[in-house]
Order: sequence, then structure tokens, then C-alpha cells
Amino acid sequence: MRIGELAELTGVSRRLLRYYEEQELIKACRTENGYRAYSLETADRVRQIRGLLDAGLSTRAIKQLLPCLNGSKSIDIPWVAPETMEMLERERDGLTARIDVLTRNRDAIQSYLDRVAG
Amino acid sequence: MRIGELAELTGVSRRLLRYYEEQELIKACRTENGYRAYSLETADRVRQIRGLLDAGLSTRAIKQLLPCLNGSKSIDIPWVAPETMEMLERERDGLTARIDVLTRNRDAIQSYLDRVAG
DNA sequence: ATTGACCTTCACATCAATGTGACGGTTCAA
DNA sequence: TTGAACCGTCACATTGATGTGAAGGTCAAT
Repeated sequence: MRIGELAELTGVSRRLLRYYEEQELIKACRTENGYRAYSLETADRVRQIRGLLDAGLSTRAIKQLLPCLNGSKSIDIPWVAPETMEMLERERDGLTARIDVLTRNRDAIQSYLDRVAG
Repeated sequence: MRIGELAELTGVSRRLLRYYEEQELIKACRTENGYRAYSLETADRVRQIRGLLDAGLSTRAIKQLLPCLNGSKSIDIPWVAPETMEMLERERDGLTARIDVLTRNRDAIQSYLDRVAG
């Protein structure tokens, strides 16, 4: 599929799709005429990227995370560098911290709403 | 306390403390000579703001949320505009969506780590 | 009285994520 | 063959969160 269709499908502008490619979050083949060609799974990947961006992650962080999150299916994980593991642990802890802050604040909103409505 | 002390206490630069004031996230009185004077609780508030910013919220969203999150203690909630309630419900749902995305991805990292280490 | 450590405002710089639009090529249908 | 609807690159603009630093006021200690 070409970039316009992918943009339509995902709700992400062409400009941003090119940007994500530049940031190495997605890949695109090229047809003879130079047009980008995307596989269907790219749409899912773009949606995943949007979710993470909307959740406050940077493209840089996302770039680090995505390979691990998607390589899930492939069972061949023969060897992972210790630094990579440490990076992932740091990212995991960072996400956990974010989750905790957001959860606390969401619960505070909820209890405020409860008190007001009750 | 003055701005330098607050910055020291919270690890947030003077520049940003002024910025947060400009964005109406915190308030400061002024002493005769024009210096900002902060109450002690401001430090907690600043830490809360940092948490939310680090978790990916904008100052604009934080400005909307903070009054509700802190007015918690005061039991006098005589009347809340329906639009305010709706705004809070939207914010709550937004936070929940963020939390879900982050949780899914953290769990994916964790299971990757488990698989690699196992 | 001077110096150093504060403070003020203001303005300009930067970075990431995003928009907008110019200029030009490709393809397809009328 | 021409025009619409795509595509490409490139560059400049904007917004939000931040840094940096200039020019000047205040204050306390020397």
C-alpha cells in the first residue's frame, strides 16, 4: 500500500509517516518510481507507535522498545547483550513509574467525581 | 521560601518554576523587594507537577486537573458545573487509556525479559 | 563602599513533534 | 494530451518544555 492509504488507514498524516520512517520506527520499500510501499502490518505498527507517543513516550524510546515488543513472536532469542537487558529494565521501570503517577491521579479524579456525585 | 530554595528542594530549575507560575500551575507571593515567596506546600505541588509532566501530561492538562486533586481535603464541594464534571470524566478516561497502553507495553517488555533470562 | 550571592525581567536558542506549502515527477482516465 | 490525484524532497513555521545569558535591583558580610 502507498503512503496515502496508510495515512487514511491509521489517521496519521503523510508527513508524520515520513518522519517516523526517518526516525527508524517504520520501514518502507520503494517501487520503481520511487513511491513508498508499505506492508499491511505496518498499519498495526503505526497504531502501536501512536499509542506510545500519545502515552508520552519519545520516538527515541519507542525505537528502542519496538524491536523487543514485536520480536515476541519469533522464538529465536539466542543471545541478548547485557546492556540491552539493562536498558529494557530501565525502560520497564520508567514505564512503571509513569503508570503509578497516572494511576494515582486518575484515582484521585475518580474519588473527586464520586464525592461530588454522591 | 525564595525561588532558589524551592529549586534546590525540588530539583526543578528557577526558569521552570517561573514558567509554571506563568502557566498558572503554582502561585507565588511577592516580598516588598519583588522577590517571589513560596509556601512550603508549594514544594509538594511542584513534585506533583513534575510527576505528571514526566508521565506525559501537558501543563494545560495539569492546570485543569490540579484544583480537583488538591481540593480533595476541603469537604466543601457545594456545586460543580456539569461541564467540569464532563471534563474530568474525559481526563480520567484519557488517563486510563494512557495507563492501558503503558501497562501493555511494560508487560510486553517484562515477558521479553522473562523469556530471555529464562 | 564594595563584593558576591541572591533576585528580577526579557529575549533569544534548542529540541521534538507536527503542519504547510513549494516545486517537480508519475499515473491514469477523459 | 491534458488535468486530477497521487507521489517525492526540501525547507520553513509553530508549539511546548526547557536552557542560557544579559542587564539590572537587593542585601548581607566584609
